[in-house]
Amino acid sequence: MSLLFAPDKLDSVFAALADPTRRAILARLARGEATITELAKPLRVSQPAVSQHIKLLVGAGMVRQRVDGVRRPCRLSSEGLGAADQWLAMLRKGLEANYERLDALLSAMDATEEGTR
Amino acid sequence: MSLLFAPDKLDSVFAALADPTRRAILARLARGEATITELAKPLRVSQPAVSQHIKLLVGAGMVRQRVDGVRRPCRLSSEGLGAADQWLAMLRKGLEANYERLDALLSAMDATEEGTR
DNA sequence: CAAAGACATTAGCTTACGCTTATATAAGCG
DNA sequence: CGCTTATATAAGCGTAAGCTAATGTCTTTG
Repeated sequence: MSLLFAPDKLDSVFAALADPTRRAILARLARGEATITELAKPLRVSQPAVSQHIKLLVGAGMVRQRVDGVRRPCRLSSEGLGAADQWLAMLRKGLEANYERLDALLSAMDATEEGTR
Repeated sequence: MSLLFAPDKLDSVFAALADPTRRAILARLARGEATITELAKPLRVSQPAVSQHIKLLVGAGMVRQRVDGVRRPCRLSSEGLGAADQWLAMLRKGLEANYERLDALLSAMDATEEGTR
């Protein structure tokens, strides 16, 4: 059973980030625009593999491509990153709230101890 | 060919985040500790599935489990989140740098235009 | 001690992923 | 117009993901 439409965008963003080759591509693009061939050169995977990765990254909103003659220079896009950041912020908030709850619990236990002393 | 040892920790963190069921689990845990059974109840997947997801999340450093009799209450862990945050911060930095480079380029073009006017 | 409850583990299945090779398309160049 | 370069697309393959059903292992409880 697979979602036929609108597979949550977060799926594609995090899935895109889960692959080391794609992270290498993104890290390279963080240093500036690059074409498919330029990206493929240091990567030890074939050019078609890079094309496929880029297609996926574009779909996830993490990369944009423009047309320059025969080349398709790629650059980072903030869209996917923003989605990831936002969701992770929610997690972080929960994490902090859990710490607060723990503090509250410990305080309550101290209070009880005080009472039973 | 698969990495035999030390599959980059980021792989496991982002892969963990890529699955909607696991994100649902994490979102639930953001609201506080929960046992396997409690997690499974609203999820429409079987208990073994949840156990497997939790195992993976623990492996990725996103969840911690403690032992309480027969139960294994889970809570969020900051380790995995920290790793993800750190890497994404790098990306964001690159994104901003790209904007600056773009600004610089546009300025240079303006200057050239000035010169050729 | 027996029964029930919470969880882990195993096996098997289906589907998606990542890669390569082979081939197509399309722009730039002599 | 042929030739080369840059990229896309397609087919095929091996592996891993995610799930379920079945079963095992401990605790707790009556």
